[in-house]
Amino acid sequence: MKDYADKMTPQQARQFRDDVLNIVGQIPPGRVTTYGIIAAWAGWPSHSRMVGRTLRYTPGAEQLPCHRVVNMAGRTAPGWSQQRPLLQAEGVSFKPSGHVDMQQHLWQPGEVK
DNA sequence: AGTTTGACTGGAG
DNA sequence: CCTCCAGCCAAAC
Repeated sequence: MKDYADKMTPQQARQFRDDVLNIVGQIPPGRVTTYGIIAAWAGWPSHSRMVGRTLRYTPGAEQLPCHRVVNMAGRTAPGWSQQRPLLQAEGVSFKPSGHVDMQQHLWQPGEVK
């Protein structure tokens, strides 16, 4: 008896991808959110890595504000040096450590503007 | 069908 | 603050 959700069915994977892209598109300028939060909101709490995979390999993600997605530590994506400047241009402040000041800019889906 | 690979996370050193 | 490690899980090899 399967008591845990099986691996995503193709449709669930499709749904997950759509939800992720939809959520990312809603992040307000000057705010950031994390992979884990997005995954949880999409219904798959432990799929943070999948969120990253989606943003990196899905064509069309470039038109979304995916630069507003950082990890829990407030660190920007590896191999993408442009992310920090993009955020700073929107007013996102970085700590001396090079991390985003999450306490000040973290945004969560559904949050009232 | 088994192994490796990450735009992750949380904890340890 | 840094790196390393274990757990994580779909996708790519």
